[in-house]
Amino acid sequence: MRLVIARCAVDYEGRLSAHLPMATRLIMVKRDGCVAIHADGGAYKPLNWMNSPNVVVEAPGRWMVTNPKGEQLIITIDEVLSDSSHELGVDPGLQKDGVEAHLQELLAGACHTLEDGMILVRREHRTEIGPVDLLCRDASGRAVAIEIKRRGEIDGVEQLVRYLEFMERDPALRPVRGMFVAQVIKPQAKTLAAERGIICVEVDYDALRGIERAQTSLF
Amino acid sequence: MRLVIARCAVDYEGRLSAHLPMATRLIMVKRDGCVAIHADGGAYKPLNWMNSPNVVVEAPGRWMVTNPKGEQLIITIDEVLSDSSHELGVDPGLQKDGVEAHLQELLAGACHTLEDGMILVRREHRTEIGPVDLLCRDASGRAVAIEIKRRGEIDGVEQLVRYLEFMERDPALRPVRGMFVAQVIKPQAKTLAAERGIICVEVDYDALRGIERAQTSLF
DNA sequence: GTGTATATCTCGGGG
DNA sequence: CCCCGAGGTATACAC
Repeated sequence: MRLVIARCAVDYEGRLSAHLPMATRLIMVKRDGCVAIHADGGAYKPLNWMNSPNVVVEAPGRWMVTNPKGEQLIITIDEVLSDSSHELGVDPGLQKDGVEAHLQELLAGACHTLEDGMILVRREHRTEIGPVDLLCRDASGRAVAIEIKRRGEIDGVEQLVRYLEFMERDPALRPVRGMFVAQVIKPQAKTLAAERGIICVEVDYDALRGIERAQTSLF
Repeated sequence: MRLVIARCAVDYEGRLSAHLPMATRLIMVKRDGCVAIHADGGAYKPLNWMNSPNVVVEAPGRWMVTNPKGEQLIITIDEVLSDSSHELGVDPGLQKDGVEAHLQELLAGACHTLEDGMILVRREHRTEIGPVDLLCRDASGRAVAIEIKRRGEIDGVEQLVRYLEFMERDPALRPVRGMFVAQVIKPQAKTLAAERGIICVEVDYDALRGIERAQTSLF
């Protein structure tokens, strides 16, 4: 990784046009070629950047970064205050826990906790308009479309409504019930769900992990 | 701005749990206190971070960063390879051009290009639920609500559907047609739009700018 | 402050 | 490769 502190002006031409007047900034160049220009504030987002794949052409006082889509980043350098390179090696990467994917995984293996007698048909059931998280059958054999969110907000309910609308056309599924599952569901979302006949279920992530652990330990 | 190259492990506990095993990385600390841990690849997004406002407590071999929401970032440092600080000053900031606002401006002045005989009534027409980008009348005098996006995706169609629902209640407007305009419209969005009786129009930004230039040069 | 709409979103997965 | 959905989305702006 190369770190350059320099007085520079930057122009980006691509999906939009953006211009940075001359000032002192950090220019970060990573091994994959991506370039980011950082100011001394404003969260982690750089002021300007160009992701890889790209080509960096470095002339005195002027860097030109271009990518295959024809986007261009031009850095005009007035003065270099510091220029250092560091060997970082390959990063082992981030381990995440607690995201929606894991919640879906847990619920796929324990959908009876959502409702007595519920049985999983498949995950990521495809409709014309996108994939439903879980397709199940309830105790009476009726199809249930389940949308899972970490946080239950109104757009999640709208998403499920769309899926239901298209699934209702499938004679093999019709009639389809809807179920909206999240760790926390906002009042707004509950109201809309109730209006659309969709059942809301709030689940406890840690409790579900407990169930998983208990089930695993049986074998 | 402080730049530290160090062998470190990082743990984040907050909206999720995330762990970074020990490896060599860049730790960037900006003047507003925000901390970002970068690997030598992977676009501009850091592996882990904590935005301001936060509090950084630095002990030997262990940094603890906490924010008012109770989220916590713990950096365990094995070895510091480089540690430098730089005075950058306040950044004059980024100037942007070419976003959705400009597209709306161009189309407001050339809505006949969307459909023959279309006339602008007003921009940002207020409904109970938010402003519609353009309100027009078609050749037959019927009201047309137009939603403009740079990229036409499904939530843009949903947005327009909501507006139409409320506009239909206004006797002075009813019945209202819907038109969804973007440079590119995704298949999913087209499907939903068709379902809702909304017309999709894809427009060429550069061609529109050409029309604007031609019109301007007449005066 | 809360909610809404945008973003050069970024990032990952699946066809 | 594009399409699609999630994100510790972040960020700006309206109310």
